[in-house]
Amino acid sequence: MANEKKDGAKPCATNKRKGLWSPDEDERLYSHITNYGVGTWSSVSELAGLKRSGKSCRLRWMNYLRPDLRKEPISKQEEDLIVSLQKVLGNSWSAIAARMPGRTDNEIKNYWNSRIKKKLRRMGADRDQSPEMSQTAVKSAHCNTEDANLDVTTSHNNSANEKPHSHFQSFACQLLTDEPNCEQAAHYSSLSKNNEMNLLVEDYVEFLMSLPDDLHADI
DNA sequence: AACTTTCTCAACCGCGCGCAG
DNA sequence: GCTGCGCGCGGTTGAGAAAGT
Repeated sequence: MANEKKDGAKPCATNKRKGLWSPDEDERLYSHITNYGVGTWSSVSELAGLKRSGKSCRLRWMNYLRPDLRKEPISKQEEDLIVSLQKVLGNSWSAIAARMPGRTDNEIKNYWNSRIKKKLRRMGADRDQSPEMSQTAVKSAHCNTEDANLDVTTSHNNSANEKPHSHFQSFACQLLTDEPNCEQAAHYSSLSKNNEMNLLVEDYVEFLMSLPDDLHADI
């Protein structure tokens, strides 16, 4: 892919090769990991006969060679999901990627920085013409992660007796359409490593993915 | 056609965390 | 508690491609 169009790899001062990976290097790394597993990344490079750092090998495997990666472009539905998850989790790209099977943190981060961010900025600039999207831009721009004090866990527990999805529907609606509530978003972010919070997010994602495409278009 | 600007994305860098000794 | 190592993460860079003039 990238190696077909460019190959700037060169050895550096520490005798480690840097830059783009050649097809031969890919083949060596892939066959080593599929045959022997990773072990430690620092040893993979040597055992596979590569002059790369373990870090570089790990990155190449995670972002390009892993067999479970999805190669097709990010869909509109996935883009909506990224936007929603970014509001909940902030720039925790790995956490977002963990909820999007087949996508890597690097891919999502790149997509966010090159497309969505720009889109939101544009929408923000056009807020008079497009109020609903400008709110999204304002949410992203003004969130302050220091000031969160909302008890999300309690809110989640209280929703236990509600109808299935009703809590997540309101959660989604709040995230996607209501007035900005940056404190809440920040608090969600700060709790993202909490198991209960993970369940909440998983359910929300499941709900979001279940929405019909036309509704996604509206969002 | 030639040149410039913008976009895309693979890969690097530096930092922080967890763990073993 | 300190140190070194390995790993994972988010931010950033830079080369090539694509679009615009």
